[in-house]
Amino acid sequence: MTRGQLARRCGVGPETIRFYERRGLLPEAPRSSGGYRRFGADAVDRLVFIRRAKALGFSLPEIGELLALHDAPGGDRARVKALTETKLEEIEAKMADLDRMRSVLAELAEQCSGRGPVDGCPIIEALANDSREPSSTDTTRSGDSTRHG
Amino acid sequence: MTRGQLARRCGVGPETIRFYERRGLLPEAPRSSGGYRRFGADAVDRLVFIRRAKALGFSLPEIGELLALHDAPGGDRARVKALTETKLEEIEAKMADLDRMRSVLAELAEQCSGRGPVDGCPIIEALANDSREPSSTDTTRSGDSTRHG
DNA sequence: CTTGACCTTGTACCGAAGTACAAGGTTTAT
DNA sequence: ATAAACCTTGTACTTCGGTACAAGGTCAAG
Repeated sequence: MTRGQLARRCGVGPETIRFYERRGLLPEAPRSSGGYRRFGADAVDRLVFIRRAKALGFSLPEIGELLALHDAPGGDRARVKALTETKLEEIEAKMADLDRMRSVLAELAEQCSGRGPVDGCPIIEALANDSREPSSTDTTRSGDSTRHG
Repeated sequence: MTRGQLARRCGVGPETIRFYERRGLLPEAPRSSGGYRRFGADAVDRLVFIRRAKALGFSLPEIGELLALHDAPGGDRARVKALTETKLEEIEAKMADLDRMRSVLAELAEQCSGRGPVDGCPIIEALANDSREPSSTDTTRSGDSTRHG
């Protein structure tokens, strides 16, 4: 198989294969006399592995480690589980973030009629500085706490 | 206020202010005789707006549009609501993706003892091409396996 | 009037995961 | 023998939201 044939078979672009090779996810393929890469069925397996791991949210470096573990005869299964659980926690954290956004956006969308001018729109009002309250004191006078952070 | 003072007050880096200015989110500030940008309270308001919109998942171009709507006297409130609802749908779609990953990862983590060698690890087996078995076609005895595509 | 903290500009870089392109070489089919 | 379709390499570009310089200018305090 040439690079393009492998790419078509695995549903990726041909350049992606070169990219994965550079990243160390695919081994350097043997070459034809003219310098063409020649791939076998094992390359298909490896690309399928990468695609599945990507679909579970693993990054390319993480996939590299999973592949290395897969390649190792007696590697440490605990490491595989640790990678999986870490990814699970990352995803749960992301979902929690998104859920916070979701609930605020849903509430704002509900509050907004969607009719009329922007002036008075509850969404814009929620974003704009609502602490524009009558507090007489100007901002320049209050403690200029030069907080270094 | 100078750039650094504004940055400190709003909890962003000074370079971020220049970056937002280049992106058109902050207007070009008036300059001192020596060329220093001079910001007023309106710049704080605008940065607060940007921060809040970012926290809801809006991209900088989207925030630019929200700011433009905020600035417009009689702009179209429907556009604000449309942006909000589109963002809400994007977030729900992302959450659904993450939830699919989450459920697969949770199941794999549960199936994996985390003890022993990688060989035989159900996580790695789920990622590897399981159609590599040369002999008998289907020896798996777990009757049902085609769940949720 | 010097010090030092801050400011100005332009430009390059980060990570993530590729994608695009140019200039040339190979393979295959006719 | 030649053209098309593919391959090779290196390099630059993409999106996103900034961050990091370097070389020089300004401003406030002492």
